[in-house]
Amino acid sequence: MKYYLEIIQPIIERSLDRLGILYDDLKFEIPSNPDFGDISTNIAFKLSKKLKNPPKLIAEKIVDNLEFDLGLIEKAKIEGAGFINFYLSTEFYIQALKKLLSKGTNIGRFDLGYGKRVNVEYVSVNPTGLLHLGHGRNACIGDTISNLYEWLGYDVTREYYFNNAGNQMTMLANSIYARYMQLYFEKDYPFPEDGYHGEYIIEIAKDLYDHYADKLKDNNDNNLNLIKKFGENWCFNKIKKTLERLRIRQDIYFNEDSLYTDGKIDALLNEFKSRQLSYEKDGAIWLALSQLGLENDRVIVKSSGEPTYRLPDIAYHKDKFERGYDLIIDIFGADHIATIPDVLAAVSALGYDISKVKVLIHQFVTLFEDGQQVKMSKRTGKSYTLDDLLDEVGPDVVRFFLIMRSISTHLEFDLNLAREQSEKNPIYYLQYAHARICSIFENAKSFGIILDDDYDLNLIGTKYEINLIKSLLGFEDAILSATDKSEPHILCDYLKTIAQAFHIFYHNDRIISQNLELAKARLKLIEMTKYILKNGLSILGVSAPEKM
RNA sequence: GCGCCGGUAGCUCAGUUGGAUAGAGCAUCAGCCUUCUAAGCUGAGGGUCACAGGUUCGAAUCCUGUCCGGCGUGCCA
Repeated sequence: MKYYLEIIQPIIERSLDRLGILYDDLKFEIPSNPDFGDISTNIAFKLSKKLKNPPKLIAEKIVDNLEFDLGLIEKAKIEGAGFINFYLSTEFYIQALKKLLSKGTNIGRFDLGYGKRVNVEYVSVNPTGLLHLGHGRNACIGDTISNLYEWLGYDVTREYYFNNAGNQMTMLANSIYARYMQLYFEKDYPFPEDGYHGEYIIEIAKDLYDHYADKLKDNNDNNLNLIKKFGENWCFNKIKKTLERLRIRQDIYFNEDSLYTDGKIDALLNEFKSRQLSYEKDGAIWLALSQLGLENDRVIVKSSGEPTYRLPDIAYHKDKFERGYDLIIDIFGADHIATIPDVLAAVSALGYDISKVKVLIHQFVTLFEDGQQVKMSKRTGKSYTLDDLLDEVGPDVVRFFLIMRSISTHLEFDLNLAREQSEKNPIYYLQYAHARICSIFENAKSFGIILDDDYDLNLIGTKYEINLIKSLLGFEDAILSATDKSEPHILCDYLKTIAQAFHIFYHNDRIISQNLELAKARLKLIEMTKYILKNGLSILGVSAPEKM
């Protein structure tokens, strides 16, 4: 858009100034229908009420006062009830392509972060099980958001928050112990009622036996603690391996327990108390959220003396603020939504600027196979894990599928489509465009065409070439918009349009031909296309193969 | 009950700071390989944008109400 705006906006503004018209919401858009020109403004509609004139009349006045360079703009025309549509010349697009080319392989990189620090927290699965598709969605969204901020020039910290204490870990230990007993000593040993039924527990029990044989047979605290630690490590190793396969590596693994050992929980409790934000009732400590505009007060320390999850959540966010981040992004699944207002209200009451916190909630993933829903729960036993999926379709397909829908929509994962190694699978459309371009460069080399600084872009001008340039010009907007709206799928959609523009151009205009000068100009065009595809895919964490 | 997210083509989904004839992929039907990768290209059919009101030059988009689906609403995390 900026390539258009830097040309068009001043022209309209000058005309309005000359007419003495005051305006405040001058906006432009690229019409979806190319018959309505290359760029358009609805300013005449906006001014209609204020000036008490029909839009068409205002548009006519504005157009009469336009002064522009006929080299870049062919014409300005009033269409519809008062849209002002600009039709741009080939020259405009060649100039714009030159600007893109000057950025080279850095296309899509920005300098907007000025070293500002962003913390993105994602995955954050407790080490009690394996990752399933919902976690995968969280992971891919978090990683892509992190990539986007990195490309904008921010200093990004990728963080994983976990809790390796409490009931759930005890239950993990008990579950493993029960399987261990059942497998090797006592077939009918009772399995805990709320235990983890997943098949992986059996695997852990087997590994446990390999390490300790019958040494852990006695049901005592010592042994169960050992089993707990063993189970935690086992799960964490698996989780990290799965993430690695997804090309995800996080910088900080933040253990909730450290908040206790570092005294941060106690300090927070004292702070609440001294600010009179907490009180005791029924033997528990309550946080007075109703004083902060929320509906209900909540317990932060149970009468048993144990904290509820809210307390460490608040302490954790406070800690992130104290580490000095300019932006704190949390990626949560829809099931976490309830705690967010509490945490934000509490942190805000402690004096932190919660406009620095961005909470992204993504909806769930359902897995479909042959039109049937596949269960993924770790409680019910049989489950389809993220690892299973990676085994079947590989990281590119997984990452793309989990990112290609808006985060606020329910994601239906079609296993049959993902398995499809054909044109039906949308990811191949993008990768194929990239591979095709690489192959053309190989051919150019064998034809002895050397791509140096001696080329003439003025040879470009077919409608397919222009159309491709138009899509190329949208790359930076797509990145900015995806980041701004926290919607990585915008980038997926964009890359599809650019791959399409390329495929159509490829089909209609031959690149390598007898006309060497033309070939060189076209190679420059597809070189830019290649950089954009590659950079775009790289932000999505998807590979850009040179051959397919 | 209340809160959040969603309801758009047969299916999966874009499009919501209000714009012109509501788009894509898949599926269906019909075409294009002696020339740079056919994992590609071209064309056709397919819609009461859940429903009902309202706001205005103009509504899939904003407001109100209703219906349907998911998630949440703990001294669980």
